[in-house]
Amino acid sequence: MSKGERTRQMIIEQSASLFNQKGYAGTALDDIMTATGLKKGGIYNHFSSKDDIALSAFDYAMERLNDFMSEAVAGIDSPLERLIVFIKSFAIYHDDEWIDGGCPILNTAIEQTDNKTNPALREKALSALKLWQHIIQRRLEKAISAGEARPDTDIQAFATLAISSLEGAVMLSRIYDDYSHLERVINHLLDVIERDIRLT
Amino acid sequence: MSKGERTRQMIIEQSASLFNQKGYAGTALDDIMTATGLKKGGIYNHFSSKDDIALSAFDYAMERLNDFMSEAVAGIDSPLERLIVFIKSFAIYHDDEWIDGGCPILNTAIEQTDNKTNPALREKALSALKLWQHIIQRRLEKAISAGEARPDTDIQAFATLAISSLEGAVMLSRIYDDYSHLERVINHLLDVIERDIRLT
DNA sequence: CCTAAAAACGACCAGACGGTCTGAATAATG
DNA sequence: CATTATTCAGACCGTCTGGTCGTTTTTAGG
Repeated sequence: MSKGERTRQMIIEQSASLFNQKGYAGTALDDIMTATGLKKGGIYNHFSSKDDIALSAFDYAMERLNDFMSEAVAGIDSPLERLIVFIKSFAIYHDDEWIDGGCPILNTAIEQTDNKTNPALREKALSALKLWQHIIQRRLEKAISAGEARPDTDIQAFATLAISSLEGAVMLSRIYDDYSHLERVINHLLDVIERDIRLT
Repeated sequence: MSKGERTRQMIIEQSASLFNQKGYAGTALDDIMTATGLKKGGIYNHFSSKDDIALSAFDYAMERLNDFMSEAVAGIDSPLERLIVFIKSFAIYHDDEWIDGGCPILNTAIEQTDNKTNPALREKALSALKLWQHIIQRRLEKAISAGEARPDTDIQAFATLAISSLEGAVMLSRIYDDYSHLERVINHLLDVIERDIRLT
């Protein structure tokens, strides 16, 4: 990795943290300059605009999140078990807080619901949510095929419930500064799986 | 209501909508000027700062939300029924969208998790969430006392689940522009009440 | 209709904003 | 070690930011 590539990566990492804590509108180039120790020239040598940085930073955050989730379920064969670990990982992930400011998807989605400000970022957040919905649904489908889950499981409903409640719980936990909210929601989701979904 | 009071109220209403759509940092005084048709002098005659406007706007949004919820449960005696209507009201409330941009509590909480930017707003969002938690828990307690709900109901867990999933679902519904997400979550919560909470 | 008070205007301010660009420092290459 | 390409500094720009204030307009009461 060349010098330039390393600085670029460093800018992305620092910016990702800043954007996630203070939001896109709330983060000034000055903040990024301070965090990176670079001046404007140094930053704009790697990016064309603040937008450009934000987009790359979001991609980086997603990549990192996906890596974390993939690692968590690595080596697990059972689809239902993979789903369970996926849900549980939420707590660990936000406890680890390698990135401050809660879930980047939620934060971005909320700030960019007004599609006029930054449509590209909004689109990215939407794609990320769709991906998750897709992952959960696919695992449930596989679980049904494998005979682990009830065939009449309402796949869409569970995916929506899981994402909604997990994201909402992250918000609650962060503003309360009390992660028991997230734990309670995770426990409920696991209960739902055991009671309504798992085929025994 | 005097002219001044009417203008002040108008500023609050317009600003509440703007802040909820574009966020605190994302809304400029210029936006408020355009929306109200006033110039700076006219606005600053009623408020001392942008912060001041935001605080009043949030209070207004909460007042309006609480009024809506109170009206929805008016005349209902059964505590459990009140809880059910409260949850159902979420869908109607966000369908009505008298205010654009989703739930003001969620939006504010997310933007102000970084407690350095605007602690007062953050505090207001936290209080609003605590109030909701309190309302749900109190209704469950009363339902238990009235013999409508199981005495072993985990009150805290349900309150957390309800707020988390409802807020999360509002976010999902808005970014997807598809309110079936919110409906699915509401249905799930009603299911939980019927299956795990109601005493038959 | 007159007048005092309230309300609104709009010019003005200092500083912060995102972004550009030239020249210097540094790194990679032969 | 010399040359060239990359990387970065930092001054600079126009615009937008939240906020002030003296002046004018509008309102309301007698």
